[in-house]
Amino acid sequence: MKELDSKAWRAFHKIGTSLLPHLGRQITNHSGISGAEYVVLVALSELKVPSVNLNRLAQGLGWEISRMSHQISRMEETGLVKKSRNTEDSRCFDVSITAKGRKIAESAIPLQSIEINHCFSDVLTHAQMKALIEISEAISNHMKEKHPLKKKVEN
Amino acid sequence: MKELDSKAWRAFHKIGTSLLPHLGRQITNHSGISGAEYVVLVALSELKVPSVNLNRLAQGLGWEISRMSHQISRMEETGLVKKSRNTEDSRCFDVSITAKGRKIAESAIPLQSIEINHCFSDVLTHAQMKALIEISEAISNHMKEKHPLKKKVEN
DNA sequence: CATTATTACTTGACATATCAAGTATATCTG
DNA sequence: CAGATATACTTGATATGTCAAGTAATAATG
Repeated sequence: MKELDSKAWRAFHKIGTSLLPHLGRQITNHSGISGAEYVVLVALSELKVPSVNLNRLAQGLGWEISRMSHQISRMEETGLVKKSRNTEDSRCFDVSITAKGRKIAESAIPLQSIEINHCFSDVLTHAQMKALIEISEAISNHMKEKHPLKKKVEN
Repeated sequence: MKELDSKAWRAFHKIGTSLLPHLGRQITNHSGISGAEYVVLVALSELKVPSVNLNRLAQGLGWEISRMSHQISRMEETGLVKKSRNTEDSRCFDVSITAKGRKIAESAIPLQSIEINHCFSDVLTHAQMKALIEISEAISNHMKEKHPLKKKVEN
């Protein structure tokens, strides 16, 4: 059913280009950091180890490494994160959150949860949220397999 | 269930920041236009009337008007769209697709459908696609009601 | 009908994202 | 172990998005 695909795509696209920016703006309003900074800080604050390498961090968020590199540079300048060369492999950088970054993240996360709740659990049923998670995972897996960001050799 | 919200959000966010850009790149590869240009051309090509005003076009796609203004300016320069002042209300601009724009859209749409199919119908069940449409609509409606782009007077 | 809002859009500065090319280190291969 | 290749990241140019302020036309109000 072509019709359905196209509708699914449009529906998804529309929320992707309206909800995501909206939530980004909320973060800026309540915590003074951008949506991108928020996402990075949350990822870093949840690490079980003190730091991740840049590449892994990028992959974890589905970002291009160049984007992450720029982002981390800016965040290092504003003191939200710290970057240091890996001792074992000196091509790699270990990225970690600073005390300042953690403090901001910790105050931003609960505020942002409220916003997310308004846009998700206030609006979707329990079953719909579960369905969304499954859908997202299916798409994510497909993306990882078929269209990974790391350029493959085109044989 | 906090846990579920957060998972739903992350899942959604992740595909929003990986799938959307991926599909944009595909468009550029197969048709030489950006994802944004594609979306605008599709919207214009589907009009039942010859033109829309800029504001409506922006609202239809959930874009800020300033973004649409910039986008349309660029697309007018490259000859994909045409802009003309509305005769009844000369603050308004009527935007329409050019022959060149339509030609590009018409060749791009089927190619892009194939990509969309790979990312949606190849991966999701019929029921999941229906669920996604419902979820998207629920969120879209909520956004329209509670967080419209047009700035409201505060209080 | 003059004044004040409001609407529709533009503009320019700035932030961010993307792409292609570059650098440095590590690894592989003969 | 020298040269080629791959990896991890950086850099800078360009494209795009966002925000705040501006302009011009219409509508609303006293």
